[in-house]
Amino acid sequence: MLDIKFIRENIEAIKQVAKDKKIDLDFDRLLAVDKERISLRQEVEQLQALKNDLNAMITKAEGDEERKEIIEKGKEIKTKIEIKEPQYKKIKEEFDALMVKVPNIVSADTPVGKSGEDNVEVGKFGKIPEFGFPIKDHIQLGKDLDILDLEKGAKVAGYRGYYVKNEGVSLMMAMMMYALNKMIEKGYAPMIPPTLVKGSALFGTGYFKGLEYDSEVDEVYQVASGDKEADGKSSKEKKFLVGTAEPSLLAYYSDEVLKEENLPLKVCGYSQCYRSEIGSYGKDTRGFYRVHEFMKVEQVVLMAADEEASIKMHDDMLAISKEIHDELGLPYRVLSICTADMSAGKFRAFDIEAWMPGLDRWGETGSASNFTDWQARRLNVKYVDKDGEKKHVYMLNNTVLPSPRPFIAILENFQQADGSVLIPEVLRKYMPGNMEKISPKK
RNA sequence: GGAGGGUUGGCUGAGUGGUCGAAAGCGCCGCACUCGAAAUGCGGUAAGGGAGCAAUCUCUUCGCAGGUUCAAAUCCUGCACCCUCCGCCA
Repeated sequence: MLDIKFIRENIEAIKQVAKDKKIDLDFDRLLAVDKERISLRQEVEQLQALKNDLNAMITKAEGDEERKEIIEKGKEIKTKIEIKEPQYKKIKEEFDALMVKVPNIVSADTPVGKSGEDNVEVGKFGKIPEFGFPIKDHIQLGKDLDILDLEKGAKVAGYRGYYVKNEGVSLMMAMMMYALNKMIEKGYAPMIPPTLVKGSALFGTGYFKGLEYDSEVDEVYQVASGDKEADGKSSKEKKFLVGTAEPSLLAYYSDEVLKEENLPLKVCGYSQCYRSEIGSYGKDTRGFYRVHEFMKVEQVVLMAADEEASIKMHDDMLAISKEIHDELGLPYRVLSICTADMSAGKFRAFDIEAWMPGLDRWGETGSASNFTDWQARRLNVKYVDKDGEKKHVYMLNNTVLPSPRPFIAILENFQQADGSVLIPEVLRKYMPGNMEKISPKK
């Protein structure tokens, strides 16, 4: 969400951003509704002021006659308010619904593009391995090593379900522990956040495109039945499964006013993530690449409202992802995300993609985003600056390490001629017996 | 599954229909006293929105949403959340 004043003053620029982000929004209607909203509110407030005056007069009224007269007058005004107020509320609702769809502006270095094809590669790192033997993809490796069972996953969990087994479990948990410790060493406070949350956390971070959950467009699972509350009755409030720790970590601070000297706040979260993949029918239907649930370590930062500093912070966060890919020994590239591939709230975004030899392509293993104050307005998170002024914080987030895709990259990049897979050195200390490789079962 | 208590300003907490945006204390800010500080004394101090250069004026808000009433922190209904006890369970 943006400030309405900012929208009024920069309407042409915002119209252009919306076009670039492929967001269809009637800005002329928004401005018209804004005007009407203001005039109706003023009318209502004037009537309320009048009513308040009369109420105060009643207590001082002398005699029943005077009282009666004032009460009559008050009723008259109340009737007027009862006509105007619903008009105001209706226009306010329309205003709010339009406001939440207004996209954030983008950074000067964000490429303008028509689709994901126009994302710009800004760096390529590591060496794509050359194999002197016929290679397998992660599906085959998972089977041969007996560490990944997609058939049983589909049997029990349905489409995109999976079981990780045996050394695969150790490897995956080692990845998570490595990522978590890395972040703690970098000064991020670790959290295990809730993954079953109220709608407000998802609205506030922009995972609902409108004011309410819309199962047609929002890639989020809603839990069908309410849970039992302390009084034994079923909760009527809807609950959702988060697709990343980001909403839970950021909503932790919702409705709070932070102190500037405590900023930036750096937090990382380990959580299970659930994605309905509603917009990706038929995409990546095979394998472990696109699944409905996985584990992930995520990082978020809340900082003072300073665009330049936020760009630097964003780069620093991305640098952590690069360091992790370097340390894992995965070849990767970094993409600057173009407008068309960017969600409404983002100011600047990068994806990191690891090379996956078995799939013979790059695969997204992380995404770093700077939302400036777009999320903070929705979540109502502010801070008091040095001059005592309240401002919305800037919020940034970045993938530290998700469980499935780097797992694929590790299997496919580090497979050996004998069918085994070498464990990246940095992970070995988290493996049972400091295991160095996973060997085929037969 | 059962029984009860609660949600008020930065915090503690009083307030059961108008004099309440709200006592008192703590905290914080200013001033006095002091060489300085502590202690003490005096004064100020909720948030959000709107109009105005400003002084200031004004609207909304006592968990949230409705309702009753000329008038609601206070009465009624629904919802959310927190807590205590018993039972069951990981």
